Amino acid sequence: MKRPTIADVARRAGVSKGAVSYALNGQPGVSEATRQRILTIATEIGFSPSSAARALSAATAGAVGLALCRPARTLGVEPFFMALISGVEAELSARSYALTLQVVADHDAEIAVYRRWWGERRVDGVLVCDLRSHDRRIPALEQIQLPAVVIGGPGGTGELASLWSDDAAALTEAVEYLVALGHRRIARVGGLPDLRHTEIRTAAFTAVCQRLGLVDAVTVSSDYTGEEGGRATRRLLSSAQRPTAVIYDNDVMAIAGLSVAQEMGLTVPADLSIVAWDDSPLCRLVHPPLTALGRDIAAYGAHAARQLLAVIGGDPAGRVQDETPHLTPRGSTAPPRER
Amino acid sequence: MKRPTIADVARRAGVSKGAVSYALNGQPGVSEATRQRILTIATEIGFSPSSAARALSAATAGAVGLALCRPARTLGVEPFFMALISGVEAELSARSYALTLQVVADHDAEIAVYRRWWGERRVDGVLVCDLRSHDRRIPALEQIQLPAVVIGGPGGTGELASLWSDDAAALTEAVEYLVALGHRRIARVGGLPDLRHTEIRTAAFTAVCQRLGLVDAVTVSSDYTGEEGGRATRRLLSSAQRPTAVIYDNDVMAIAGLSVAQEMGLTVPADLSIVAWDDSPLCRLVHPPLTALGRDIAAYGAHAARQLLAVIGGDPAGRVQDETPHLTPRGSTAPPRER
DNA sequence: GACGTTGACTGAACCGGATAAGTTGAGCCA
DNA sequence: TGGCTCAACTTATCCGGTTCAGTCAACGTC
Repeated sequence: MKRPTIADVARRAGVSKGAVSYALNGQPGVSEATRQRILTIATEIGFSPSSAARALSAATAGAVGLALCRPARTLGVEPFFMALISGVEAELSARSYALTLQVVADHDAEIAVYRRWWGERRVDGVLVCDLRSHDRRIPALEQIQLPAVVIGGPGGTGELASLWSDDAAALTEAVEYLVALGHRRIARVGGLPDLRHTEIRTAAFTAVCQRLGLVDAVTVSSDYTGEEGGRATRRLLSSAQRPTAVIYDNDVMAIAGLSVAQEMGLTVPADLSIVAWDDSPLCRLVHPPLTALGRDIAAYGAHAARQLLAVIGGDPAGRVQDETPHLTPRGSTAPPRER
Repeated sequence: MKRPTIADVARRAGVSKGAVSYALNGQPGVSEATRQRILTIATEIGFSPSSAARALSAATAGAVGLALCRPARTLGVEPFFMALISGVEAELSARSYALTLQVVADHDAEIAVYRRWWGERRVDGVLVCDLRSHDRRIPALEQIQLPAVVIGGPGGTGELASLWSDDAAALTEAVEYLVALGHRRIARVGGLPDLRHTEIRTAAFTAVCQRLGLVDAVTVSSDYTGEEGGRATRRLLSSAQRPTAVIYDNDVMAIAGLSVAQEMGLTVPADLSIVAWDDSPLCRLVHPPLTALGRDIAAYGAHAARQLLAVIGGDPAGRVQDETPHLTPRGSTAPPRER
């Protein structure tokens, strides 16, 4: 089946290609009657303009890129990315932009992809995830001048636009809540230590624990996988002065931690309180349901997409703050049992 | 920063655009010496051909589309899609194809997206997920003649290429295993009933139970969410003749089922054996770890991508069978306790 | 030495849109 | 009635590749 082109529409309408182009793009230069006639014909024969031809002459790709740099194994398990993607996508498709996805092995590969996308004019801009402490991608993107929005921060995003949420405030709220319940020995199982937001959360945890006089406050580094989260929990719960509450940097590790606790004969929340980060449906899946620090991740993605389209449109790169994650108390937190 | 075009390379090399094109694409028509010189210059100035220009003249987009038609809420939670995507992506990027993703609300919207992609020449082909019983997308795709590979079946895929796995055999294996352990009352919590593979599994379940003389075998329909999976489990376990084993159509429902069982005071696996479908890391997260019917989903995705590229390349549409899911026994299954 | 052959390359057309620049014809006014 | 303006188009050019039809020099051949 032959795909209709603008010339087909023009022929049927008895006008030139130019007139059709003006009509379809709402430009002046055609009478209202002709415009309507052209629009009708276009719909009739199912014409949609070739994205390639349009990209070639308009010098815009009509697409946005997202490179995911995590091993497939953690990528799949965390609901975070899929939620983010669906939010991004909702915003983009509402504005007729496509989303181009690529999974990369490391930052070098990711930078190479950005360079290629830029050279091929395949995307008009990119969303950058999982900001690291001294992230090589930032100067690279600045150098190739590819419009970008960094999802992460604050700080470390150079001259690029960024969208961040106040993880420090959220973590502080969680610790204060646990202390209010009576907890004094609180531990934290953190995510990958070189991620910027892990750094921020760790600093906030240390600060609030110091302020509240919690001396045993300890952060154990992990990698977001259930295996590591479980191992870290086992180590924490085996120590002489075991914590009465643990905060996990994601939902998957929190669930693994819950299982380890139950396996070791501890009752949650009586013997151990658990707080998860990233309030996904997984948290409501287990028994007891997990108290969690959550936010609307799809909205976060949509917000980032909106911001990126603005940057592509020529707006100055801003550092925008998204909603702060909030605590949803559920069955996994309670005052510690007297000992 | 100005992006280099083929004309820039040509000027530097002192040849025509045509010569550069021949050199870069490995076509005859240039001497080996000139080819090398051109290649060197191209790398030097960081030239990559504009995907739009190439698409326009070669009439190929260099991209493959994937439309996801599930509510964001189940999309995120199930590890299945992300694993599938990363497998697809690995195969595609190895062959320099891009993946274009779109989240759609329903099949009408999905068909509209296919039409648009086709009209815009934005993709060279598509992967179709979540095959339904009488799937409107199949005739629609046949009509617009967009190269496609349907992930699902067997059956119901019309003239389109498809990739399927023998879910019936896998389910039969699971039931036989449970019966061998001594179970006689086995229930199943199925996924969305109008999905083709749910239908296939339900038929297989009924057949094997009948063959083995299990009279109480019952399938409860669900929707893959933890909420529904938990509710279904609660109903099953509250019945007078409660089952001693339950097979779940995905990992998320199985975990929810496990929690419900524990909440109701039942011990897994002594009082209740649990088998999950889709062996993701989630299954090893909980305690006891779940016995699961699993397979390499990323490999499945890669296989589908490979097949789609072949179809795009002009190969006849075939119906290819992928690996059959296999049972991995873990702590959630055991002989039923004597009562 | 006239003639075909071949390799190495050039020039120009083409893909399907966007758009600047030119061309009508109608309407208005002096 | 000639000159002017403006709306409503058409024509031509461009975007950056691919590709087909030439061109031309070098070579071999009878």
